[in-house]
Amino acid sequence: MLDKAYDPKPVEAARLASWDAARLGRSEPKDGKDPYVIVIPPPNVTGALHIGHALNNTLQDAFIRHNRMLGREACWVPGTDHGGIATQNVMEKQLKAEGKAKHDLGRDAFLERMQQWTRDCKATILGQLHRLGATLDLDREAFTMDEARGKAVYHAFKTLWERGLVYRGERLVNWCVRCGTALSDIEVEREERKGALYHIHYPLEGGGEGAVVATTRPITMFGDTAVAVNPKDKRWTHLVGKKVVIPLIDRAIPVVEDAYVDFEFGTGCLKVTPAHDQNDFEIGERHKLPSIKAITPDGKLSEAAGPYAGLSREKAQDAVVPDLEAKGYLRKKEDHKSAVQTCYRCASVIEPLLSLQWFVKQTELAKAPLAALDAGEFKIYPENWAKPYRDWLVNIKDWCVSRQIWWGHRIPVWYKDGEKPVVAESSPGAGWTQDPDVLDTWFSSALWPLAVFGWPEKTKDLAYYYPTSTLVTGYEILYLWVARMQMMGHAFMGKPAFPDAVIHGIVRDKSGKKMSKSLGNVVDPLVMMDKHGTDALRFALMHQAFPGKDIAFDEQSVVGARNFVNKLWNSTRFVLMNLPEAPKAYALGKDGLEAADLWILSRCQATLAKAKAALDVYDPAAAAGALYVFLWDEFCAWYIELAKGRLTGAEGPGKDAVRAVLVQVLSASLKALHPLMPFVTEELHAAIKPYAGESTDFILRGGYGGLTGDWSAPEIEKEMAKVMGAVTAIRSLRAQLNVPPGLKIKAFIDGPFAGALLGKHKAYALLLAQLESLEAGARPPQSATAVADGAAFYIPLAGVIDLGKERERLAKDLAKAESDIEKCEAKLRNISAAPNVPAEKLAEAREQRDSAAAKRDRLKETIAVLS
RNA sequence: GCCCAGUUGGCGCAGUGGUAGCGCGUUCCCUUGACAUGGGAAAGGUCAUAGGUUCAAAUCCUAUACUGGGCACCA
Repeated sequence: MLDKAYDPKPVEAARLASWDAARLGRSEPKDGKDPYVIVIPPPNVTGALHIGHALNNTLQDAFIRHNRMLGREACWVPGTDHGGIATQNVMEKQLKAEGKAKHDLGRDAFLERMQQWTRDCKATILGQLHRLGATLDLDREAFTMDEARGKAVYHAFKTLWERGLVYRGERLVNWCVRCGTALSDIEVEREERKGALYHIHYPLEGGGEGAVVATTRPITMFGDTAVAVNPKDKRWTHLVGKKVVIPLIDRAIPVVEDAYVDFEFGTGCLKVTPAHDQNDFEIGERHKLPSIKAITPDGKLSEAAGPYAGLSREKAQDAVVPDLEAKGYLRKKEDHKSAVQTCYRCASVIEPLLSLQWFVKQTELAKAPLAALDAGEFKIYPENWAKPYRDWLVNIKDWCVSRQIWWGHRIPVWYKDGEKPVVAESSPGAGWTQDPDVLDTWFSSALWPLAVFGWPEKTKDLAYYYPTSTLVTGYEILYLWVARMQMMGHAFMGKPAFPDAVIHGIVRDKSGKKMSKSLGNVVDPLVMMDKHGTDALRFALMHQAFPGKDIAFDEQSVVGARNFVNKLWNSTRFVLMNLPEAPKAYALGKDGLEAADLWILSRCQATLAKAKAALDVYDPAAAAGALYVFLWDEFCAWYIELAKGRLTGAEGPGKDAVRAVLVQVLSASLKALHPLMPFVTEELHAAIKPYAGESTDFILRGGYGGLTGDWSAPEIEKEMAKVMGAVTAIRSLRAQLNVPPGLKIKAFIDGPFAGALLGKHKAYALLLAQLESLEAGARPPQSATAVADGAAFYIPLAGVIDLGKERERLAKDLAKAESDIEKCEAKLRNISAAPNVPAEKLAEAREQRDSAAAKRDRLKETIAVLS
């Protein structure tokens, strides 16, 4: 016998142990069987997983289980990402806490420590995924920086080089002075900040009124190599060709004309700093201006800043502005909002900096993914992300792939004095030194779907599992990762890395704010699992995971899901209580079935189909919702109650028929729910499967099965809707008249549906409405009335009811009925007037109108009798 | 600035052309033998605004407002 309440801990532990022992996640190529493949978005080894990972991985596990149950060879590849800058930052913080810096350790010792950290972190992450019930193929665990992935990275870099798609050049790149490295364009975030626009006078060389430039960053003036004005701007024509002097350092620079300058903005004079601004860089190229670096890679002013050299950007700003003001150069200072670029890893302000970096050409690589998208060979779910994805590929810029950090794949290029650099998968020999920089962590991530299957080797796995099937990730890395995997997939395999990408939302806190450590609103998935169970957490997330939408996470939703799990537990418990102890299979047959049985079978079949269809299109919320409503509201609230009448009766074919329906519906539903809440469904299914005539050891191995036979019965569904409507009407009446729920009462019935309720459905009405008796008859005196679809009920309550109150109640019902009729008639008028409405629509509208009218008439009659 | 989503009862969200639903919350009643992690009942929304299409619009179209996001930006 099951306990009264579900206790997740022991069940989860036992199930995990049995799944592990059976190696349920294991996959191998199988001839003649379709593979279904997901590669995990490898979490960075920066710490433990958060609730967003729980969402991401629950989705994947649901899809994997679903497809495995559909008979595909499901393979879910686990792994972790070395995480480049992000992980190095974590380690630097740790070192700082110990009062050290990475240079104190030196590169080798630092990397050694990183490796140790990585080992610990991987264990934590894999442990959490295991706890979540993730059916990963653990034998395939990969790491973006392990040996096999290293080979793939070097091979890819070399191949791209050989195809002319890799180059080294001095370009203006996004430089994070805190992380001390270049970043690619998409690793930079923009945010609007309040600042000031400074109008600064650059006097004419030799004295006199010169140009007044407007700038948000006065400190870049030390890198100015020109002042530019628009050729059409008459105000400044007199200065063109002359020279002006940069204040404070007295360096003369030319005034040039360039159409880029917007004379509506600021003063119409633009200071040109080619080394620190993309647009200025381009102006510089056009006018062959020199570049002067005013800011060093560590974020300090350079020698070019004269007396300010060595100051940090912030300190320099605080020194330069007052000096300009004191010496009369500052003509004006106005409030100004400007977009500031920040590092996506540390949020510090990005410095555009001219430096020598490695790049991958993108335009060529983007062509195949674009074609695949247009041809429908690659789909994004939900599809509204397809356009941004497309736009990004169309407007793509070259990818800066070198990073000036230590943690990552060393760039596979070797240098030697007097020789050309050599790109190779290993050192060309003695005397050559390898490039000290490492590759962007996303370079190895981009190769993930290939590299996990052994690429560049032509392995059996690669042939069988590539392309993968579905990629599941958040929209924040659509370009950073998804697009690049497609580019690499096409470049090296000639096929998309996956035909489907599922883009899910972010888990936010309950008020919709992003979770962050600083806000203190982060939710730890492990805490949720400990408190409410893993199935509850999974179901709560899946229930709300509408395609592409963010989730406002409230612990209450987990409590709700926990209650649902408990409901399942208890409904199974009830079914088991009504089965003989000695297991015996109950197969579905037509014999002995009543309306309620046919109804629940029809509803069950429809629900299973809906859930399956929803998972097929990556809509777990729709699947979860359909199963939730079916199991709680239809199976538990109505069917089990309806079945009780026969279950308490004598043994016989009728009783066995009910048992068969209970067992089969429950079994099929548990299996349908299994991808979403694997633990409790496995546990409960194991308990009832002997009665369902099933013997497979795990749901995953047995598959869905479903109900045998076709049970669709729309007429029965309509009929049962009337029965339930009648019961609800009586219950409502009882509640309003304060009839104690336990008290059985007599009732009389009238109307077209009375025959059915007095005949085949009588037991249902007696049972669910707590009636002592139900008889045909007109309204007796001193009684209350409940009007349902097709029937009126009269409950004699001699001396108990208040006639005034009863009239009031009925008047309210009548008003509702009148308004219903009005709506129905309006619709009917519309439809009969319209030329192109199908006959069935017309009939349906008539039926609706007639039934509403009948209800009104019955109410009117009753009110007439009462007055 | 361009583009995309969203705007539905107190809160969080479904619903896509035919009389507005769910969860949580609220109110009332109930510990009847699956479950108080439960059962029954009730209150509460003219579906952002203004137009339009249609016999019929929360649902389609157009504008507007607000919110969120993506992209690109004038220093």
